[in-house]
Amino acid sequence: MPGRHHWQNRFRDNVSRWTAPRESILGLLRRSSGHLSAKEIYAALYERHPGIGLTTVYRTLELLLGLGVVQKVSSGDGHSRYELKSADKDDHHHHLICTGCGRIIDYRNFVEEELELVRRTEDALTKKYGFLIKDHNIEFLGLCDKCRKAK
Amino acid sequence: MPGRHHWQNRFRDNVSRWTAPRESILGLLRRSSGHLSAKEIYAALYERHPGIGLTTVYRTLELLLGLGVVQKVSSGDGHSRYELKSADKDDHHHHLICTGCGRIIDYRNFVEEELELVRRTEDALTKKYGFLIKDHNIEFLGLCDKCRKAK
DNA sequence: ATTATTATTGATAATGATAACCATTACCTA
DNA sequence: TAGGTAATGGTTATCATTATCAATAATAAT
Repeated sequence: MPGRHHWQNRFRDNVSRWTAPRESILGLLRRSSGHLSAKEIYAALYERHPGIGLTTVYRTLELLLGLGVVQKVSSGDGHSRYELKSADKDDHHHHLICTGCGRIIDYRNFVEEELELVRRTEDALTKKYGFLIKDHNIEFLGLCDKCRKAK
Repeated sequence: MPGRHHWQNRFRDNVSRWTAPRESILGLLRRSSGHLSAKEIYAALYERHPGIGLTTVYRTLELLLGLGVVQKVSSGDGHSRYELKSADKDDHHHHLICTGCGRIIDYRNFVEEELELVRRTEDALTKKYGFLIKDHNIEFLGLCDKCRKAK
């Protein structure tokens, strides 16, 4: 598991400085299980790092997105959520989004077949459209247990 | 291909009235190839149906979303796009999104394998989480031809 | 047909997420 | 250690989407 130094270097190599706010934002992302909104991150950090600015949170997330360190998920309501994108293949997963309450669940099934499908699709798409594919998302939309019963 | 009457009835059956603005919004969605934002719809309709309100566009899209007639796609920038969700299996497709310029391309490859994978995944997810799955999205993110060269 | 009922409309204002600005501060390099 | 410059954070601006509400129009009742 990569530690501080790993990130520190990864930042330095990309015309970016290693700063306290960035470390704490990254730290929070690493120790939480994901799907955090900018405001949630801001609120969580405010305790241990008071004086941090919401602007910085947005900027840092944007930066991390550009570095490919973080992934953006939009649950359909008007705000984006962010999670660390693990380099670890075993951690590859997708999302199950409840359109009732906005809850997001990770699932990790069928990864092998999925990767095979994705690989082949990427290949075809690259040839056909000249697209350079960086990433893919698969998400399932529906109603979670609670929202189904609430209806 | 279902015509006006089809939609008219579908609306009536769902506690909704069949109105001119709704007809024109649906009409526009039917004759355009998709991926329209609310503002684009508003602008396009303004000519042939002046006096229509942006609010009505949003409301109608929300209604159509609820009826399952329309699908929402978020291209990552801050605004949603809508497209008619065809009942026709052959029209099933997914999106190729350029993170450089926001362009969205449809693709329709590998539909069979994909549907098989999706079917099995849905099954497992329903059993495991009690989720009622309504829909799925697959999207590929990357750089289109132009944006790749522009770098 | 005419009227009564009630959903729908559209203008405007409000909200809420995200981005732009800019003076101040803190990282890094020489 | 000092200087150059990227990063910060407070604030304001922007832009998409919602809420409000009086006016209107679609359907139901007579």
